[in-house]
Amino acid sequence: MNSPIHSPLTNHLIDSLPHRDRVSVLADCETVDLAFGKVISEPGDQIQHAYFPLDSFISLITNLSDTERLEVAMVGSEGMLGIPLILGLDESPLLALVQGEGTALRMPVAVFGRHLEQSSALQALLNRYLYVLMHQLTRVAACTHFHQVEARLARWLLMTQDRAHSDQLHLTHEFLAMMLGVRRAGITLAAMALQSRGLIRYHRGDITVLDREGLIEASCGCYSFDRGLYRRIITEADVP
Amino acid sequence: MNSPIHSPLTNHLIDSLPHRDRVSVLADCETVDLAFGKVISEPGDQIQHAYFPLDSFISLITNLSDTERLEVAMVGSEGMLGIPLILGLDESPLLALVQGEGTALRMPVAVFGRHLEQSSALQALLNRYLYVLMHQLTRVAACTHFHQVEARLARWLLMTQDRAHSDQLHLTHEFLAMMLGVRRAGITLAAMALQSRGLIRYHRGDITVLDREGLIEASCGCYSFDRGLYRRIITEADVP
DNA sequence: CCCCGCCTGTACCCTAGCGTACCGACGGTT
DNA sequence: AACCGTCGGTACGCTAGGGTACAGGCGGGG
Repeated sequence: MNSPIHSPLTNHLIDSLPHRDRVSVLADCETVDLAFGKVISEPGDQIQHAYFPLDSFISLITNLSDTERLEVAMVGSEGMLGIPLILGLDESPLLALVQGEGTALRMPVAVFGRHLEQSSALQALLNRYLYVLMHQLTRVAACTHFHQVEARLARWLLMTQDRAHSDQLHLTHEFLAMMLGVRRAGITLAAMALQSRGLIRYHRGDITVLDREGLIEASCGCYSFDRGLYRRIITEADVP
Repeated sequence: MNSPIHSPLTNHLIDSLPHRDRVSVLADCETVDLAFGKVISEPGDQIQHAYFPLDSFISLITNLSDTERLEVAMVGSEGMLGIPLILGLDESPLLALVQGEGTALRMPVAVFGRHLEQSSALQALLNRYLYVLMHQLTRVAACTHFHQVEARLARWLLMTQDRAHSDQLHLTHEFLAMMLGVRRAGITLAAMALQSRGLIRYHRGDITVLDREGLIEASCGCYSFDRGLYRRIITEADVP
């Protein structure tokens, strides 16, 4: 059913570590399956594990009230879940919801803390990741405010496609509406517009990305911004 | 002209350090005057100093385009400017604009880095501050999206009042419009609504807060949320 | 004392998106 | 084969806020 573009089953952060540190980290990770819809943590929860998604991915969602929800970040194989741990805190500020089922590596908080102390490479890398996330958060605030639903939807689909490592996604309009903080009917219109332009095809919760380049054009610049930022700060980093 | 509520001329972060560390940090700080409107750094700039505002305060602004600007954070005596430095990076992601003139302590990047290495208390404290900021950023994204201009304006005035240590503020509608990412005319309406309820008084750029409690009620919960978060994570922290 | 520039009030039409609701259609289950 | 729950298309009135433009008033500088 899935048509993986490339699903290397690695986590890019861990993969970027120097050999010695990577081996050490991997030795203390366990692999877990994350089922779609699973809530890994809720606001205020004590964080139990640091997660490094492989082919799963996770949405981070603010929940001001029942009607005021907004996805503010997405974590896939390019990232890590459990940012506060990098800062020495173990309180989850956001709702972490598994949005793409699959596997992830994880590590208990205490073990993670030890690795963080012992590996300056890990620390430097995660600091950089944190910087990227912060910068992206500021961008999300502005993007959500200024850009239209159709462009935001396009952006969101692209982000999801990257993390799903597939051009087939399973997403109802209802779900998308929650992520973007808009009406379900608003998604329907935006999705129809994208479909009529031949950029996507969808049918009862199955969305297929047909024209990636076109989607990028239909999206606001924020998608490209995010990617560029990640590449510049993480991928091209000369981590010692 | 100013009617300071209490302007202790200290920075709360530095003030929270253990005696030994505080003395050490203060010894390496210089005091500078920040003039209203001064741009301390622009996106992409290399950061030169870490700033700890005393009675000045600074707006952090995203600048997607000429028409798409939004203030995403505010730094006064409760905080620090130069977050990336905490993460070992020296790139400024945002426009830092002096919004309330006054004084600040500052320290060159290299010196700051040394202190950060040497003082685990400083590191822990700034990590906590960073956590607060991140959490607030997620809140800003949702608040900006869901809440109305009037409530957001009320929130913004309260935040400014706190950092100005005064109930008299100097702000044109034009400026407020830029901060909140809305039309100038939108601010005029919202401000008139607040004034007609007796919460503020304003006249050609001079805004006086008359009823703080009332303003809090008129604002969205986000103001109280921010304060509570700061208190919980920073003020009540048992930093070693 | 006058002028001019800045700040604000206001007005007009326009659009995006909200809230809500209803209905049809698809498809898995029994 | 019938059923029913899920998903998506559509519609209607409504509101917040955008874009723009103009006019009036305050107040500092000449």
